[in-house]
Amino acid sequence: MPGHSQDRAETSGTKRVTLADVARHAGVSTSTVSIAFSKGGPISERMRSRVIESATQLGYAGPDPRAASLRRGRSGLIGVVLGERLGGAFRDLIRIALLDGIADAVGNAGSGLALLGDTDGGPLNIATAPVDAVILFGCSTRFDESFELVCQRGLPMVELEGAEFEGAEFHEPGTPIPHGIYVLDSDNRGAAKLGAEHLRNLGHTNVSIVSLPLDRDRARHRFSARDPLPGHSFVADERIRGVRDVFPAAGGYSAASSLVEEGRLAGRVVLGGSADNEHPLDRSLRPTAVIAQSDLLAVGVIRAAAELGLHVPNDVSVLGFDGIPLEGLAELDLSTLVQPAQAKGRAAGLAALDLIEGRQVSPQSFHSVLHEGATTGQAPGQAPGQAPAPR
Amino acid sequence: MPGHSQDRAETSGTKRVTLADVARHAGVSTSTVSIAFSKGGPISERMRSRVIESATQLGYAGPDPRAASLRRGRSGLIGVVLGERLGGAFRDLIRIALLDGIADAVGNAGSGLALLGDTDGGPLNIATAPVDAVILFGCSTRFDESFELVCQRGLPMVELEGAEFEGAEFHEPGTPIPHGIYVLDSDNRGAAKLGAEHLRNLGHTNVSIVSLPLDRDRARHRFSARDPLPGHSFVADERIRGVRDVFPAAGGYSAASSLVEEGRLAGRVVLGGSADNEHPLDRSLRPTAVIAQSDLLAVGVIRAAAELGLHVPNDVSVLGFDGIPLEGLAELDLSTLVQPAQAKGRAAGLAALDLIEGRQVSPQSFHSVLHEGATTGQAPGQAPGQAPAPR
DNA sequence: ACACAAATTCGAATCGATTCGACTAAGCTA
DNA sequence: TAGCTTAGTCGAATCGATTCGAATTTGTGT
Repeated sequence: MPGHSQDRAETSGTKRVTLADVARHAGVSTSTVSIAFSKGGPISERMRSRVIESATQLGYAGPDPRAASLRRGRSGLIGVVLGERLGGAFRDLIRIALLDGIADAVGNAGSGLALLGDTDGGPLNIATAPVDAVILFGCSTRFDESFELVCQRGLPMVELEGAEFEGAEFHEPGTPIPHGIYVLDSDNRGAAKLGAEHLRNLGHTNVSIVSLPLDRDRARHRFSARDPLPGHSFVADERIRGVRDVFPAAGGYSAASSLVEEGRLAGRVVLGGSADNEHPLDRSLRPTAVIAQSDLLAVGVIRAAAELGLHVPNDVSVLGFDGIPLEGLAELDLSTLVQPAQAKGRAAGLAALDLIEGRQVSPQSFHSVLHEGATTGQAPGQAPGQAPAPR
Repeated sequence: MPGHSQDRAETSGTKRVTLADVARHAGVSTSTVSIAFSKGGPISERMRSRVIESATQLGYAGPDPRAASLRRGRSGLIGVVLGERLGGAFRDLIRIALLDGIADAVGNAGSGLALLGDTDGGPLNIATAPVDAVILFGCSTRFDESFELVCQRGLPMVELEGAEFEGAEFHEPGTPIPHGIYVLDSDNRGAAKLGAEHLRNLGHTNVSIVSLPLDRDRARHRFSARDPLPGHSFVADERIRGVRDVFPAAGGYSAASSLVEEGRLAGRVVLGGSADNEHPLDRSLRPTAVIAQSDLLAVGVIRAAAELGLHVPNDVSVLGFDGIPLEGLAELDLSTLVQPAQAKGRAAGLAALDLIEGRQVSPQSFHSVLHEGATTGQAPGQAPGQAPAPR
């Protein structure tokens, strides 16, 4: 005799209405009901309305997504791994712009977004989330861990904002790699170079970099052109390379994250000589321009400059990166490298969808444009409009 | 003869490894394998390792979440409905703080978050997302639409930040209502009152309110104490009531959203008389204090004040609401009503989990505290430290 | 060594839909 | 009216796990 009482937890006491119930009520087969609820099935209008009628009578709200996703092998959800705590991850609006783009692409295809990641201490749910693909933000400290998990599950994966993991050197960004993995290409180097050229044209020769975290542990530290690039953050490294394409000797300071306060700290070091300003930098050694690797960092540098009594851009030029709307800083017309964040996010979303469908991902490149704001200007000692004096 | 070739789309050509494959390989039953992979099942260590061994040999990464969620009737995902476009929703960090809290609570319980909502034009996916419960942010313009959908599916629901829908008047916030619906209580009125009292103690008598959108269409408009509250935004209304508990005649201006620019617009109206400043307000009519319903709005009001040549707090005091970290505005020590956003988010997450489990939701109340920053001060014409002169 | 309890493992039903080929009516042509 | 297409409906298999009671093994007391 069958019929184990192995009931699963029911939120309400009443049993759930199923497609089969509707079929019985309407006197048709389950297949017909299923088709009636799926958008484009071959079914007569009369039959469909009859089914819908029964459904509403029974209070059936449509097929159970869980069952549907099992049968179809798709859940319609795409996982986004932010790595950091949400609060931290979204402090910099660039991430939101990216996510917004992803949501746009994915949403228009009828899919949804699942936020994955370890809420510190809690169980990583990458391993058990019902997602069809995963988009990794390349700024996570636990990047390789996540990467590994996704690989194991054999899910398609898109990397956004560069590769920070061990295997990074094995594949060029922009190429569809191992096995359903796609890395978005965004020419960070070219963008940085663009910015550096802008500064050179203004007569600057001594520029300093304030970079995003370079190391796995996000340590703050000075770096010079003699140090090899650590190779942990592809984005940060590329942006440094871009600057060095123009100023081969450029060194700088690596921040611990993309925040104004971090930028301020870094600014004090590169402009003032040390964080506490105890050993002020000799005027002739002080850089006349700073390239920050994010707008938030740039704002911090500007703040540091103000604290050191330096005028921007007369004494020092500051160039940002990202070109995101700085809510609350409307009065500041920051010179920055505007990257098409939303478009990038959208492309990542589309790539994920392509991978899911097994389609070839259409490769795409993104380029930033320079916004000449009010924070960069002629190098001190240069007559405006005049070419840099040869030495 | 069975065996239709009704294969679903496979990302890779190779067939997926299933729990049954592992069972076969290890020479045990599927139940055993299932137990081996579930955390606390009764199983000998020897057997478990044997199963795991087989699994790794076959490259089995653990049970398919889709199948598991069908069987268990749980997907382990909680839906969050932001209503607005992501980019818009997250401009104000208060939302992120809330979401962060939710993610924390939910993540620690091993669940994940799914971002739901209509990415404009795309299909709403509330109806088809495999979620176990839904948390609605009460700031959506399409609130009732979402509400309806969730109700139809019979999902547990938590409302965060007040009720903006038709049925709002039917239930008191904080009470577990109709059917697995829970509205979080956060004493907006009390908080607003607290802020108003602070201003009264400083001698202010003429205060003006800059409110969050009051109407369904988010229209900008003046409102006075004679107008009835529209009743569309519970949060905004309560905060107005709180102010009127102290200043019964307080009127103001309703912004179109919680952004600095909106605050600036509103500030020009309440402080300057009109947005274009064509008919400047008589000095005696001008409010000496403005209570903004969000920090971002407050920043905008301060900016407007500056543009009108008013000094904050000497000419006009400005009080914010939320107490969120204003990235990039570190120099501004805003007086504000700090609400425990993360804790609130966390509570919403926990409530959702409780509802899912059919547990009684433990009701909880939240209270904001006043941060006395540098943007509120003695009313003009009052000697500092002196009680307001009686009239 | 034997009965009995405890600890594991196994079988089988089930969760709720989707889908494909087979089948049944109509609708048309000759 | 027989023969053939076309449209719409139905049956049945299946997606991949979980779970519960029954069956089996292992261990213990006397």
